[in-house]
Amino acid sequence: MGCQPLEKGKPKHKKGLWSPEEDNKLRNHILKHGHGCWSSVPIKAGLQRNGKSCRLRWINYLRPGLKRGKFNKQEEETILTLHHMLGNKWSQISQHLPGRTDNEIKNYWHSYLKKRVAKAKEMDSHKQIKYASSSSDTMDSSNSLQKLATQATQNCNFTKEACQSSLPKLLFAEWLSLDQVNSANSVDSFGLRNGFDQNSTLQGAPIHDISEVPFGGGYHRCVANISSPEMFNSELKYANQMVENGFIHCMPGVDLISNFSLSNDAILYI
DNA sequence: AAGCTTCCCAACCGCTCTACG
DNA sequence: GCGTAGAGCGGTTGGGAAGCT
Repeated sequence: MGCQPLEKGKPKHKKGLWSPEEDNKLRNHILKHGHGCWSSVPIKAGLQRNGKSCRLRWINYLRPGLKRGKFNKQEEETILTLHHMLGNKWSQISQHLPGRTDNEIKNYWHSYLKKRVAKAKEMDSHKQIKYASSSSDTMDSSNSLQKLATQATQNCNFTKEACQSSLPKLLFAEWLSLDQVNSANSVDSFGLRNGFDQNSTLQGAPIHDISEVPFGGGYHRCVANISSPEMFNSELKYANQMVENGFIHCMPGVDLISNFSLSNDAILYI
């Protein structure tokens, strides 16, 4: 894989919570050089962690564009719908929730949504016993979920297989500041006109994480380890052109599902 | 205030998949 | 085809914060 076996010496790897200093080292290193081979990152960055730990820390916490804080209603519904269709495929689910990590979604599911669904199912079974012969309009949340999932499937050929094989994996908002993205109505209003958030780390961010841009039904690995602001700007301009040229332009969550069609070539989260 | 319990979330672990020699 | 190593994914755990008694 082109990586040097740098961990042969089996150095003692630090475990546990990351200190702000470690975060800085890792962030600075990746923003400057990209991650390349993860196993070499801790050594090059001067960290006593293993590559796996660095990767996880970057993906789940340090990566630009991560949305933190509570899940909103729409995100919740998206998770429930996708979980209903895909099961515990957290990484696939996270691809439809820009700014959210699989770990975050998984945690949210285990700590909250799972209970909610269980409760709904329980209520459903009670109702079924009580109103065994009643009409279908007495639908509780678990039924409505099912309905939502079915609708999504019907509306846009959103089958399990389609999810796994054909959905565009990469969404520009992965590396855009999502607070800005969510508040903006267009790519233009987001960054091209107003400039970037000076506090964000986006300017120098490597863009390899977002390198899958679908084209003509397939994926096209367009950039790798690009860290120059010029390139970043050109990517945004490109995104803008895509919107202007009629690529789909939709919101995360339910809107994604209702606007999505497998016959389209690209999806752009704005 | 102190002790206990519950919940949340960051991080670890182990497994599978994939690329490469 | 086989072995090896890295990447990625999902399950699980442990520590700390919050809430309760």
